[in-house]
Amino acid sequence: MTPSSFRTWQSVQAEVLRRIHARDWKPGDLIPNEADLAVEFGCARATVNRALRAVAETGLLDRRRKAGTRVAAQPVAKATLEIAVIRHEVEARGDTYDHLLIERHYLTPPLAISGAMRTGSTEKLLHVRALHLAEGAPYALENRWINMRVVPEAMNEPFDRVSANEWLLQHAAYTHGDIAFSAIQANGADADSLGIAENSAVLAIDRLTWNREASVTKVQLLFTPGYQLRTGL
Amino acid sequence: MTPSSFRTWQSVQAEVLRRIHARDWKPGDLIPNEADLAVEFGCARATVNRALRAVAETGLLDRRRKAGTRVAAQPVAKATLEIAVIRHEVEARGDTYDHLLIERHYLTPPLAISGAMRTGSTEKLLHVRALHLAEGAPYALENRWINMRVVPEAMNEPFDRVSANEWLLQHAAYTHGDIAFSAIQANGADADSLGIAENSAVLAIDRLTWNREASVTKVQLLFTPGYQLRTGL
DNA sequence: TATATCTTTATGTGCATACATAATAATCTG
DNA sequence: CAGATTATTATGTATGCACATAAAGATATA
Repeated sequence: MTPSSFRTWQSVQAEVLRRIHARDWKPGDLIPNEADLAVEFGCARATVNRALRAVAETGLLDRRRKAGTRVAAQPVAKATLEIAVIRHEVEARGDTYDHLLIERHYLTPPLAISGAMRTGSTEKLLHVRALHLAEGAPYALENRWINMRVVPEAMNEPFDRVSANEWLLQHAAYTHGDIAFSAIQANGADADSLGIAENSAVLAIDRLTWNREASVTKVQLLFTPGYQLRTGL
Repeated sequence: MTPSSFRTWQSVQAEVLRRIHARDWKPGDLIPNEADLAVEFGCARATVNRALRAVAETGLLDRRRKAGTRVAAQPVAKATLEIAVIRHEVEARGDTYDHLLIERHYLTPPLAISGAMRTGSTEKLLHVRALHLAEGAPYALENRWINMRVVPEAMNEPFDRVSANEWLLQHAAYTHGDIAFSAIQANGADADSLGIAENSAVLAIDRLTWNREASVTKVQLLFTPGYQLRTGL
Protein backbone atom coordinates (compact mmCIF):
# COMPACT_ATOMS: atom_id res chain seq x y z
CA MET A 1 0.00 0.00 0.00
CA THR A 2 1.67 3.15 -1.16
CA PRO A 3 1.15 6.07 1.19
CA SER A 4 -1.00 7.61 -1.53
CA SER A 5 -0.80 11.35 -1.65
CA PHE A 6 -3.88 13.50 -1.26
CA ARG A 7 -2.41 16.92 -0.82
CA THR A 8 -5.37 19.24 -1.28
CA TRP A 9 -8.33 19.29 1.08
CA GLN A 10 -10.64 18.80 -1.89
CA SER A 11 -8.90 15.58 -2.88
CA VAL A 12 -9.02 14.38 0.71
CA GLN A 13 -12.72 15.23 0.77
CA ALA A 14 -13.26 13.33 -2.47
CA GLU A 15 -11.46 10.29 -1.08
CA VAL A 16 -13.47 10.41 2.14
CA LEU A 17 -16.70 10.62 0.15
CA ARG A 18 -15.54 7.75 -2.06
CA ARG A 19 -14.97 5.57 0.99
CA ILE A 20 -18.38 6.41 2.36
CA HIS A 21 -20.14 5.76 -0.94
CA ALA A 22 -18.17 2.57 -1.48
CA ARG A 23 -19.29 1.54 2.03
CA ASP A 24 -15.67 1.11 2.93
CA TRP A 25 -16.77 3.17 5.91
CA LYS A 26 -20.34 2.18 6.74
CA PRO A 27 -23.05 4.22 8.42
CA GLY A 28 -22.30 4.34 12.13
CA ASP A 29 -18.62 3.43 11.71
CA LEU A 30 -15.94 5.31 13.56
CA ILE A 31 -13.32 6.48 11.09
CA PRO A 32 -9.59 6.93 11.84
CA ASN A 33 -8.64 10.11 13.63
CA GLU A 34 -7.30 13.16 11.85
CA ALA A 35 -3.67 12.54 12.75
CA ASP A 36 -3.75 8.99 11.39
CA LEU A 37 -5.52 10.06 8.21
CA ALA A 38 -2.98 12.82 7.73
CA VAL A 39 -0.19 10.26 7.84
CA GLU A 40 -2.05 7.93 5.50
CA PHE A 41 -2.85 10.69 3.03
CA GLY A 42 0.56 12.26 3.30
CA CYS A 43 -0.69 15.70 4.24
CA ALA A 44 -1.01 17.93 7.28
CA ARG A 45 -3.67 17.37 9.87
CA ALA A 46 -5.11 20.81 9.09
CA THR A 47 -5.82 19.62 5.57
CA VAL A 48 -7.67 16.55 6.82
CA ASN A 49 -9.51 18.73 9.29
CA ARG A 50 -10.68 21.07 6.54
CA ALA A 51 -11.92 18.15 4.44
CA LEU A 52 -13.71 16.39 7.29
CA ARG A 53 -15.29 19.62 8.41
CA ALA A 54 -16.66 20.17 4.92
CA VAL A 55 -18.13 16.67 4.78
CA ALA A 56 -19.57 17.02 8.27
CA GLU A 57 -21.35 20.19 7.15
CA THR A 58 -23.28 18.16 4.60
CA GLY A 59 -24.46 15.89 7.38
CA LEU A 60 -22.61 12.80 6.20
CA LEU A 61 -20.22 12.75 9.14
CA ASP A 62 -20.78 13.31 12.83
CA ARG A 63 -17.84 14.76 14.69
CA ARG A 64 -17.39 15.12 18.41
CA ARG A 65 -14.35 16.04 20.40
CA LYS A 66 -12.65 13.10 21.95
CA ALA A 67 -15.36 10.76 20.65
CA GLY A 68 -13.99 11.04 17.13
CA THR A 69 -15.61 11.13 13.73
CA ARG A 70 -18.20 8.65 12.55
CA VAL A 71 -20.25 8.15 9.43
CA ALA A 72 -23.78 9.38 10.07
CA ALA A 73 -26.10 6.46 10.62
CA GLN A 74 -29.05 8.27 9.14
CA PRO A 75 -27.73 11.28 7.30
CA VAL A 76 -30.05 14.24 7.36
CA ALA A 77 -30.25 15.52 3.80
CA LYS A 78 -29.55 19.22 3.72
CA ALA A 79 -31.14 21.03 0.82
CA THR A 80 -30.01 24.61 0.50
CA LEU A 81 -32.58 26.72 -1.26
CA GLU A 82 -31.38 29.99 -2.67
CA ILE A 83 -34.14 32.53 -2.37
CA ALA A 84 -33.13 35.28 -4.75
CA VAL A 85 -34.81 38.52 -5.67
CA ILE A 86 -37.74 37.49 -7.87
CA ARG A 87 -36.60 39.71 -10.72
CA HIS A 88 -33.30 37.88 -10.82
CA GLU A 89 -35.00 34.50 -10.61
CA VAL A 90 -37.16 35.34 -13.61
CA GLU A 91 -34.35 36.88 -15.62
CA ALA A 92 -32.12 33.90 -14.87
CA ARG A 93 -34.65 31.79 -16.77
CA GLY A 94 -34.28 34.11 -19.72
CA ASP A 95 -37.72 35.61 -19.28
CA THR A 96 -38.61 39.27 -19.27
CA TYR A 97 -39.56 40.50 -15.84
CA ASP A 98 -42.27 42.92 -14.91
CA HIS A 99 -43.80 44.15 -11.74
CA LEU A 100 -47.24 45.48 -10.94
CA LEU A 101 -48.15 47.29 -7.75
CA ILE A 102 -51.68 46.32 -6.73
CA GLU A 103 -52.07 48.27 -3.53
CA ARG A 104 -50.06 50.18 -0.99
CA HIS A 105 -51.57 51.37 2.26
CA TYR A 106 -50.42 52.58 5.65
CA LEU A 107 -52.77 51.03 8.13
CA THR A 108 -53.29 49.09 11.31
CA PRO A 109 -52.72 45.41 10.51
CA PRO A 110 -54.78 42.41 11.61
CA LEU A 111 -53.79 41.07 15.02
CA ALA A 112 -52.19 38.00 13.43
CA ILE A 113 -49.69 40.29 11.74
CA SER A 114 -48.94 42.67 14.61
CA GLY A 115 -48.69 39.64 16.87
CA ALA A 116 -46.16 37.84 14.70
CA MET A 117 -44.18 41.02 14.10
CA ARG A 118 -44.40 42.06 17.75
CA THR A 119 -45.50 45.55 16.89
CA GLY A 120 -48.12 47.33 18.97
CA SER A 121 -51.67 46.20 18.19
CA THR A 122 -52.55 49.74 17.13
CA GLU A 123 -49.28 50.56 15.41
CA LYS A 124 -49.66 51.21 11.70
CA LEU A 125 -47.60 49.27 9.18
CA LEU A 126 -47.05 49.66 5.48
CA HIS A 127 -48.96 47.06 3.53
CA VAL A 128 -47.96 46.29 -0.06
CA ARG A 129 -49.55 43.87 -2.46
CA ALA A 130 -47.82 43.37 -5.79
CA LEU A 131 -47.70 40.99 -8.69
CA HIS A 132 -44.48 39.75 -10.26
CA LEU A 133 -44.72 38.86 -13.94
CA ALA A 134 -42.62 36.66 -16.19
CA GLU A 135 -43.10 37.14 -19.93
CA GLY A 136 -46.16 39.18 -19.09
CA ALA A 137 -47.84 36.32 -17.23
CA PRO A 138 -48.38 36.25 -13.46
CA TYR A 139 -45.46 34.59 -11.71
CA ALA A 140 -45.84 35.33 -8.04
CA LEU A 141 -48.04 37.40 -5.78
CA GLU A 142 -46.38 39.32 -2.98
CA ASN A 143 -48.24 40.28 0.16
CA ARG A 144 -46.04 42.27 2.47
CA TRP A 145 -46.09 44.19 5.75
CA ILE A 146 -43.27 46.58 6.54
CA ASN A 147 -42.35 47.86 9.99
CA MET A 148 -42.05 51.62 9.48
CA ARG A 149 -40.36 52.07 12.81
CA VAL A 150 -37.44 50.08 11.45
CA VAL A 151 -37.53 51.19 7.80
CA PRO A 152 -39.02 54.70 7.84
CA GLU A 153 -37.55 55.51 4.42
CA ALA A 154 -40.08 53.10 2.92
CA MET A 155 -42.74 55.74 3.48
CA ASN A 156 -41.40 57.79 0.58
CA GLU A 157 -40.98 54.81 -1.68
CA PRO A 158 -43.84 54.23 -4.14
CA PHE A 159 -42.77 50.65 -4.98
CA ASP A 160 -44.17 51.03 -8.48
CA ARG A 161 -40.86 50.96 -10.33
CA VAL A 162 -38.77 48.91 -7.94
CA SER A 163 -40.57 46.11 -6.12
CA ALA A 164 -40.61 46.06 -2.34
CA ASN A 165 -38.97 42.65 -2.68
CA GLU A 166 -35.94 44.25 -4.27
CA TRP A 167 -35.95 47.61 -2.53
CA LEU A 168 -35.87 46.16 0.97
CA LEU A 169 -32.82 44.02 0.27
CA GLN A 170 -30.96 47.16 -0.68
CA HIS A 171 -32.22 49.36 2.11
CA ALA A 172 -32.94 47.18 5.09
CA ALA A 173 -30.51 44.74 6.62
CA TYR A 174 -31.73 41.92 8.80
CA THR A 175 -29.92 39.89 11.39
CA HIS A 176 -32.06 36.78 11.24
CA GLY A 177 -35.38 35.45 10.11
CA ASP A 178 -37.68 32.51 9.63
CA ILE A 179 -39.00 31.05 6.44
CA ALA A 180 -41.73 28.49 5.87
CA PHE A 181 -42.89 26.65 2.79
CA SER A 182 -46.38 25.30 2.46
CA ALA A 183 -49.16 24.53 0.02
CA ILE A 184 -52.35 26.51 0.26
CA GLN A 185 -55.51 26.96 -1.74
CA ALA A 186 -55.69 30.39 -3.33
CA ASN A 187 -58.59 32.43 -2.02
CA GLY A 188 -60.76 34.63 -4.20
CA ALA A 189 -58.66 37.80 -4.22
CA ASP A 190 -55.35 36.02 -4.56
CA ALA A 191 -56.60 33.66 -7.26
CA ASP A 192 -57.94 36.67 -9.07
CA SER A 193 -54.64 38.52 -8.98
CA LEU A 194 -52.77 35.45 -10.18
CA GLY A 195 -55.34 34.78 -12.86
CA ILE A 196 -56.06 31.25 -11.70
CA ALA A 197 -59.11 29.34 -10.56
CA GLU A 198 -60.17 29.81 -6.97
CA ASN A 199 -58.89 27.08 -4.64
CA SER A 200 -56.02 26.18 -6.95
CA ALA A 201 -53.06 24.77 -5.06
CA VAL A 202 -50.26 27.31 -4.83
CA LEU A 203 -46.87 27.14 -3.19
CA ALA A 204 -46.52 29.70 -0.41
CA ILE A 205 -43.30 31.05 1.01
CA ASP A 206 -43.75 32.93 4.27
CA ARG A 207 -40.85 34.94 5.51
CA LEU A 208 -40.43 37.05 8.63
CA THR A 209 -37.17 38.93 9.10
CA TRP A 210 -35.74 40.72 12.11
CA ASN A 211 -33.12 43.29 12.86
CA ARG A 212 -32.00 42.58 16.40
CA GLU A 213 -35.22 42.69 18.41
CA ALA A 214 -37.41 44.43 15.87
CA SER A 215 -39.26 42.84 13.00
CA VAL A 216 -38.39 44.29 9.61
CA THR A 217 -40.92 42.77 7.29
CA LYS A 218 -43.34 39.90 6.96
CA VAL A 219 -44.05 38.67 3.50
CA GLN A 220 -45.99 35.91 1.82
CA LEU A 221 -45.21 34.94 -1.75
CA LEU A 222 -47.74 32.84 -3.65
CA PHE A 223 -46.47 31.20 -6.81
CA THR A 224 -48.61 30.24 -9.76
CA PRO A 225 -49.56 26.54 -10.00
CA GLY A 226 -46.86 24.36 -11.42
CA TYR A 227 -44.06 26.36 -9.85
CA GLN A 228 -41.28 24.23 -8.44
CA LEU A 229 -38.58 25.21 -6.03
CA ARG A 230 -35.59 23.07 -6.90
CA THR A 231 -32.13 22.38 -5.67
CA GLY A 232 -29.47 19.72 -5.57
CA LEU A 233 -28.56 17.45 -2.70
CA MET B 1 -8.70 53.81 17.90
CA THR B 2 -7.39 50.94 19.92
CA PRO B 3 -6.27 48.01 17.80
CA SER B 4 -9.17 46.07 19.27
CA SER B 5 -8.48 42.41 19.59
CA PHE B 6 -10.67 39.85 17.88
CA ARG B 7 -8.68 36.71 18.26
CA THR B 8 -11.13 33.96 17.37
CA TRP B 9 -12.62 33.58 13.90
CA GLN B 10 -16.08 33.60 15.46
CA SER B 11 -15.49 36.99 17.05
CA VAL B 12 -14.11 38.30 13.77
CA GLN B 13 -17.19 36.94 12.03
CA ALA B 14 -19.44 38.60 14.59
CA GLU B 15 -17.66 41.92 14.09
CA VAL B 16 -17.91 41.64 10.31
CA LEU B 17 -21.62 40.89 10.59
CA ARG B 18 -22.04 43.79 12.97
CA ARG B 19 -20.45 46.17 10.49
CA ILE B 20 -22.67 44.89 7.71
CA HIS B 21 -25.84 45.14 9.78
CA ALA B 22 -24.83 48.56 11.07
CA ARG B 23 -24.32 49.56 7.41
CA ASP B 24 -20.81 50.54 8.31
CA TRP B 25 -20.07 48.47 5.24
CA LYS B 26 -22.95 48.96 2.81
CA PRO B 27 -24.24 46.64 0.11
CA GLY B 28 -21.84 46.79 -2.82
CA ASP B 29 -18.95 48.19 -0.77
CA LEU B 30 -15.48 46.78 -1.10
CA ILE B 31 -14.18 45.90 2.34
CA PRO B 32 -10.51 46.02 3.41
CA ASN B 33 -8.39 43.07 2.37
CA GLU B 34 -7.58 40.20 4.68
CA ALA B 35 -4.11 41.38 5.53
CA ASP B 36 -5.32 44.82 6.60
CA LEU B 37 -8.19 43.38 8.61
CA ALA B 38 -5.79 40.99 10.31
CA VAL B 39 -3.67 43.94 11.43
CA GLU B 40 -6.74 45.86 12.55
CA PHE B 41 -8.18 42.91 14.45
CA GLY B 42 -4.84 41.89 15.86
CA CYS B 43 -4.99 38.35 14.57
CA ALA B 44 -3.52 36.21 11.81
CA ARG B 45 -4.72 36.48 8.24
CA ALA B 46 -5.85 32.85 8.36
CA THR B 47 -8.27 33.80 11.13
CA VAL B 48 -9.75 36.60 9.07
CA ASN B 49 -9.90 34.26 6.08
CA ARG B 50 -11.87 31.70 8.06
CA ALA B 51 -14.33 34.33 9.24
CA LEU B 52 -14.85 35.92 5.84
CA ARG B 53 -15.24 32.53 4.20
CA ALA B 54 -17.97 31.65 6.69
CA VAL B 55 -19.82 34.89 6.01
CA ALA B 56 -19.41 34.47 2.26
CA GLU B 57 -21.04 31.05 2.53
CA THR B 58 -24.19 32.69 3.82
CA GLY B 59 -24.25 34.87 0.72
CA LEU B 60 -23.64 38.14 2.54
CA LEU B 61 -20.20 38.66 1.06
CA ASP B 62 -18.89 38.17 -2.45
CA ARG B 63 -15.26 37.21 -2.69
CA ARG B 64 -13.10 37.09 -5.77
CA ARG B 65 -9.39 36.72 -6.11
CA LYS B 66 -7.66 39.94 -6.83
CA ALA B 67 -10.98 41.78 -6.96
CA GLY B 68 -11.31 41.56 -3.20
CA THR B 69 -14.28 41.09 -0.90
CA ARG B 70 -17.43 43.13 -1.15
CA VAL B 71 -20.75 43.20 0.64
CA ALA B 72 -23.36 41.51 -1.52
CA ALA B 73 -25.54 44.11 -3.19
CA GLN B 74 -28.53 41.83 -3.23
CA PRO B 75 -27.81 38.97 -0.89
CA VAL B 76 -29.37 35.71 -1.95
CA ALA B 77 -31.05 34.29 1.13
CA LYS B 78 -29.95 30.72 1.66
CA ALA B 79 -32.44 28.59 3.50
CA THR B 80 -31.07 25.21 4.47
CA LEU B 81 -33.82 22.68 4.88
CA GLU B 82 -32.98 19.57 6.79
CA ILE B 83 -34.86 16.67 5.31
CA ALA B 84 -34.73 14.00 7.98
CA VAL B 85 -36.19 10.52 8.09
CA ILE B 86 -39.92 11.03 8.57
CA ARG B 87 -39.98 8.92 11.70
CA HIS B 88 -37.41 11.20 13.30
CA GLU B 89 -39.28 14.29 12.17
CA VAL B 90 -42.46 13.06 13.78
CA GLU B 91 -40.78 11.84 16.96
CA ALA B 92 -38.91 15.14 17.26
CA ARG B 93 -42.30 16.80 17.65
CA GLY B 94 -43.06 14.45 20.49
CA ASP B 95 -45.64 12.50 18.50
CA THR B 96 -45.88 8.75 18.20
CA TYR B 97 -44.89 7.52 14.79
CA ASP B 98 -46.45 4.77 12.78
CA HIS B 99 -46.08 3.46 9.30
CA LEU B 100 -48.50 1.68 7.00
CA LEU B 101 -47.52 -0.13 3.82
CA ILE B 102 -50.22 0.37 1.20
CA GLU B 103 -48.75 -1.52 -1.71
CA ARG B 104 -45.51 -3.03 -2.89
CA HIS B 105 -45.12 -4.29 -6.43
CA TYR B 106 -42.32 -5.21 -8.79
CA LEU B 107 -43.39 -3.92 -12.16
CA THR B 108 -42.59 -1.94 -15.28
CA PRO B 109 -42.99 1.74 -14.42
CA PRO B 110 -44.69 4.44 -16.47
CA LEU B 111 -42.40 6.02 -19.05
CA ALA B 112 -42.21 9.24 -17.01
CA ILE B 113 -40.53 7.26 -14.24
CA SER B 114 -38.17 5.14 -16.32
CA GLY B 115 -37.29 8.24 -18.28
CA ALA B 116 -36.40 10.30 -15.23
CA MET B 117 -34.52 7.41 -13.64
CA ARG B 118 -32.84 6.48 -16.92
CA THR B 119 -33.70 2.85 -16.55
CA GLY B 120 -34.74 0.78 -19.57
CA SER B 121 -38.31 1.38 -20.64
CA THR B 122 -39.11 -2.30 -20.00
CA GLU B 123 -36.99 -2.70 -16.88
CA LYS B 124 -38.98 -3.52 -13.79
CA LEU B 125 -38.68 -1.40 -10.67
CA LEU B 126 -39.91 -1.85 -7.15
CA HIS B 127 -42.85 0.38 -6.43
CA VAL B 128 -43.81 1.15 -2.85
CA ARG B 129 -46.68 3.25 -1.57
CA ALA B 130 -46.84 3.87 2.14
CA LEU B 131 -48.46 6.15 4.66
CA HIS B 132 -46.60 7.77 7.51
CA LEU B 133 -48.68 8.48 10.59
CA ALA B 134 -48.25 10.88 13.49
CA GLU B 135 -50.37 10.18 16.56
CA GLY B 136 -52.35 7.78 14.43
CA ALA B 137 -53.33 10.42 11.89
CA PRO B 138 -52.02 10.57 8.32
CA TYR B 139 -48.88 12.68 8.13
CA ALA B 140 -47.34 12.03 4.74
CA LEU B 141 -47.88 9.76 1.79
CA GLU B 142 -44.83 8.19 0.22
CA ASN B 143 -44.81 7.08 -3.41
CA ARG B 144 -41.50 5.50 -4.29
CA TRP B 145 -39.71 3.71 -7.12
CA ILE B 146 -36.54 1.78 -6.38
CA ASN B 147 -33.93 0.75 -8.92
CA MET B 148 -33.37 -2.93 -8.19
CA ARG B 149 -30.28 -3.04 -10.29
CA VAL B 150 -28.66 -0.68 -7.76
CA VAL B 151 -30.32 -1.93 -4.57
CA PRO B 152 -31.11 -5.63 -5.19
CA GLU B 153 -31.35 -6.34 -1.46
CA ALA B 154 -34.58 -4.35 -1.43
CA MET B 155 -36.26 -7.33 -3.11
CA ASN B 156 -36.21 -9.26 0.16
CA GLU B 157 -37.34 -6.33 2.23
CA PRO B 158 -41.06 -6.25 2.99
CA PHE B 159 -41.03 -2.59 4.13
CA ASP B 160 -43.87 -3.30 6.52
CA ARG B 161 -41.92 -2.84 9.73
CA VAL B 162 -39.24 -0.41 8.56
CA SER B 163 -40.31 2.17 6.00
CA ALA B 164 -38.55 2.35 2.66
CA ASN B 165 -37.77 5.92 3.62
CA GLU B 166 -35.69 4.73 6.51
CA TRP B 167 -34.38 1.46 5.11
CA LEU B 168 -32.86 3.04 2.04
CA LEU B 169 -30.84 5.56 4.03
CA GLN B 170 -29.22 2.68 5.88
CA HIS B 171 -28.69 0.43 2.90
CA ALA B 172 -28.20 2.59 -0.16
CA ALA B 173 -25.72 5.41 -0.41
CA TYR B 174 -26.14 8.11 -3.01
CA THR B 175 -23.62 10.44 -4.50
CA HIS B 176 -25.98 13.22 -5.50
CA GLY B 177 -29.60 14.03 -6.12
CA ASP B 178 -32.23 16.60 -6.93
CA ILE B 179 -35.10 17.76 -4.82
CA ALA B 180 -38.10 19.87 -5.73
CA PHE B 181 -40.85 21.43 -3.65
CA SER B 182 -44.22 22.25 -5.09
CA ALA B 183 -47.89 22.54 -4.30
CA ILE B 184 -50.28 20.13 -5.97
CA GLN B 185 -53.90 19.16 -5.70
CA ALA B 186 -54.34 15.69 -4.27
CA ASN B 187 -55.95 13.30 -6.75
CA GLY B 188 -58.55 10.74 -5.76
CA ALA B 189 -56.29 7.90 -4.63
CA ASP B 190 -53.82 10.14 -2.82
CA ALA B 191 -56.54 12.19 -1.16
CA ASP B 192 -58.14 8.94 -0.07
CA SER B 193 -54.96 7.58 1.49
CA LEU B 194 -54.35 10.85 3.31
CA GLY B 195 -57.96 11.06 4.41
CA ILE B 196 -58.52 14.49 2.92
CA ALA B 197 -60.90 15.98 0.39
CA GLU B 198 -60.04 15.50 -3.24
CA ASN B 199 -58.20 18.47 -4.79
CA SER B 200 -56.96 19.68 -1.42
CA ALA B 201 -53.67 21.56 -1.70
CA VAL B 202 -50.78 19.45 -0.48
CA LEU B 203 -47.09 20.15 -0.30
CA ALA B 204 -45.09 17.78 -2.48
CA ILE B 205 -41.42 16.95 -2.12
CA ASP B 206 -40.00 15.14 -5.13
CA ARG B 207 -36.60 13.60 -4.75
CA LEU B 208 -34.45 11.67 -7.21
CA THR B 209 -31.14 10.30 -5.97
CA TRP B 210 -28.22 8.83 -7.87
CA ASN B 211 -25.22 6.70 -7.19
CA ARG B 212 -22.66 7.69 -9.79
CA GLU B 213 -24.47 7.19 -13.10
CA ALA B 214 -27.32 5.06 -11.84
CA SER B 215 -30.53 6.28 -10.26
CA VAL B 216 -31.19 4.86 -6.82
CA THR B 217 -34.72 5.89 -6.05
CA LYS B 218 -37.36 8.40 -7.02
CA VAL B 219 -39.81 9.39 -4.36
CA GLN B 220 -42.67 11.78 -3.93
CA LEU B 221 -43.85 12.74 -0.47
CA LEU B 222 -47.25 14.38 -0.09
CA PHE B 223 -47.89 16.08 3.22
CA THR B 224 -51.27 16.61 4.74
CA PRO B 225 -52.75 20.11 4.35
CA GLY B 226 -51.39 22.60 6.85
CA TYR B 227 -47.94 21.08 6.85
CA GLN B 228 -45.16 23.64 6.88
CA LEU B 229 -41.54 23.14 6.10
CA ARG B 230 -39.69 25.65 8.25
CA THR B 231 -36.18 26.87 8.80
CA GLY B 232 -34.20 29.88 9.89
CA LEU B 233 -32.35 32.36 7.73
C1' DT C 1 -5.93 50.05 -32.31
C1' DA C 2 -6.62 45.40 -31.18
C1' DT C 3 -4.39 41.71 -29.15
C1' DA C 4 -1.05 39.31 -26.54
C1' DT C 5 2.02 39.13 -22.54
C1' DC C 6 3.69 40.39 -18.20
C1' DT C 7 3.01 42.26 -13.46
C1' DT C 8 0.66 42.92 -9.49
C1' DT C 9 -2.48 41.91 -6.00
C1' DA C 10 -6.01 39.66 -3.11
C1' DT C 11 -7.72 35.44 -2.10
C1' DG C 12 -6.93 30.27 -1.72
C1' DT C 13 -4.50 26.77 0.30
C1' DG C 14 -0.82 23.82 2.59
C1' DC C 15 2.19 22.98 6.55
C1' DA C 16 4.22 22.68 11.21
C1' DT C 17 3.42 23.85 15.59
C1' DA C 18 1.19 25.09 19.72
C1' DC C 19 -2.36 25.31 22.75
C1' DA C 20 -7.61 25.14 23.88
C1' DT C 21 -11.55 22.43 24.87
C1' DA C 22 -14.82 18.86 25.43
C1' DA C 23 -15.75 14.47 26.60
C1' DT C 24 -14.48 9.92 27.66
C1' DA C 25 -11.74 6.80 30.41
C1' DA C 26 -9.12 5.89 34.41
C1' DT C 27 -8.25 6.68 39.02
C1' DC C 28 -8.88 8.04 43.46
C1' DT C 29 -11.61 8.71 47.62
C1' DG C 30 -15.17 8.47 51.15
C1' DC D 1 -19.35 0.78 45.28
C1' DA D 2 -20.99 5.45 44.24
C1' DG D 3 -19.30 9.71 43.35
C1' DA D 4 -15.78 12.98 42.66
C1' DT D 5 -11.24 13.88 40.57
C1' DT D 6 -7.70 13.48 37.23
C1' DA D 7 -5.63 11.94 32.95
C1' DT D 8 -6.04 11.15 28.25
C1' DT D 9 -7.42 11.93 23.69
C1' DA D 10 -9.60 13.68 19.41
C1' DT D 11 -11.22 17.60 17.58
C1' DG D 12 -11.06 22.86 17.38
C1' DT D 13 -8.50 26.68 16.38
C1' DA D 14 -4.66 30.36 16.24
C1' DT D 15 -0.16 31.54 14.11
C1' DG D 16 3.54 32.46 10.72
C1' DC D 17 5.11 31.27 6.73
C1' DA D 18 5.22 29.83 1.90
C1' DC D 19 3.50 29.32 -2.40
C1' DA D 20 -0.56 28.71 -5.77
C1' DT D 21 -3.97 30.88 -8.52
C1' DA D 22 -7.20 33.96 -10.58
C1' DA D 23 -8.05 38.15 -12.38
C1' DA D 24 -7.36 43.06 -12.98
C1' DG D 25 -4.29 46.28 -14.74
C1' DA D 26 -0.16 47.70 -17.18
C1' DT D 27 2.73 47.10 -20.85
C1' DA D 28 4.41 45.54 -25.01
C1' DT D 29 3.65 43.95 -29.72
C1' DA D 30 1.67 43.32 -34.41
